[in-house]
Amino acid sequence: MPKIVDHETRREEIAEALWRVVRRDGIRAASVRTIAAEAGWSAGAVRYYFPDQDGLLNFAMELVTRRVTERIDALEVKGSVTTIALRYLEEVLPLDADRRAEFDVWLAFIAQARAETGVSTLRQHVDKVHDGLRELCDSLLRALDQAGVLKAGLDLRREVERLHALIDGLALHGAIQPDRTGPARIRQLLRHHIETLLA
Amino acid sequence: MPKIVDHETRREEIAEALWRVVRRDGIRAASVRTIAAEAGWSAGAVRYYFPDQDGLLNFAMELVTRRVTERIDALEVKGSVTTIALRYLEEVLPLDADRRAEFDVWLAFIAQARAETGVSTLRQHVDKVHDGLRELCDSLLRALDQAGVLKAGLDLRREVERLHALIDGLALHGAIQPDRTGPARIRQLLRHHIETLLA
DNA sequence: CAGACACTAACACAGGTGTGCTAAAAAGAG
DNA sequence: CTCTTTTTAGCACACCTGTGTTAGTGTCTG
Repeated sequence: MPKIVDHETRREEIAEALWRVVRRDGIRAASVRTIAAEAGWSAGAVRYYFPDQDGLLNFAMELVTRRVTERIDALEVKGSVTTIALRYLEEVLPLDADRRAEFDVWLAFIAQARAETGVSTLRQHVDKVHDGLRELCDSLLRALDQAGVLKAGLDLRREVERLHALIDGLALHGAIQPDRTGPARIRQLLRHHIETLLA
Repeated sequence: MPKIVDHETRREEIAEALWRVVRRDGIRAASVRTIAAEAGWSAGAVRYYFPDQDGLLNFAMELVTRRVTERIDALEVKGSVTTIALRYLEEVLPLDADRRAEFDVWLAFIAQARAETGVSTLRQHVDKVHDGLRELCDSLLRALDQAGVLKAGLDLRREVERLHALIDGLALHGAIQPDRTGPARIRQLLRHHIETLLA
């Protein structure tokens, strides 16, 4: 009988409007009304899908990471272990306009999450994602190790953390100075780092 | 004749109150009134030293980097070139509560600066600081090179950027997961990275 | 003390904030 | 078409926002 709308889709549309607002004017400007205007709906419409603002913020944040995760899960790379590893890691880095936007928003969320003391949903989520990326680094290095292409005598745990830090640093630099630290340069630096780990 | 107050000192006190608010409740909560309350003064007093909010924000941001710069300039390290290099780089990393607080606030400013389109003061400042840190990495690696302790055949430009990215990545990780990525671990990872560059 | 400065208190303004509520419009299956 | 369910627009509320302004009180120094 009733009009059926996919709630999930609507929520994602609204969350993406939130992204645009955050990216254009900062998280301080992300009010229910500005987001509604950005999405092209009334404020009431937004509040139909998100009763309160915190829910919206959390959802929008989780959507960022969901998008990244989906891209990674959908990856089917052929080639050497090294090629595969690089390809996976590139998916996390701001190598095109979309991913740069993602990272900008993600950065804003991290900063906001830092502020919320105690058991904050935002904070827990940042933690989870952070762990997730480390696990990705871990499994990739492990794959390289099992393929026998790694240098002998490497402290793998340490290399995982070093790689992880480098990834996040590169992403940050790609966001701060996209001109200097462009996609090509990022790729180059990442590849070079991996190569220093190879035998 | 008059009561003389060092304006600079007062402005710094207020800026530090801004830091605490940003760190505790996020940049969204950093209003003139909340900052005044945090500083223990009336809103009028704050506005006596900062006619508008943007000025306060900019000043507070520049104060963060000024503190870091002052610490670095004041450094007098003895020891090997390597020791000196490590010691300098550590000054930028969130290795104690104070520096962790600094970095949290700095992160919030970076995220905010990302949003401000066009010629934003915040953005210019982030750029400047970013360049400054790269130059520090550059001069430290150059010093190592001239001391002849570096591996032969290194692409110095590349290594500067890699080190720079690693530094920022480590700082980020120290902020996100201070338990896992504590001071000792950060130092260890940094030292290890430098060691991979040595002959 | 005198006088220049530091600061407070209080108000005003126009506008934005999250949230709660209500009346109406839309929409599709029977 | 009808009727039930969604979906929407819009108003209301109390409060916070940055920025002005004004008048008055402290407070220290020469």
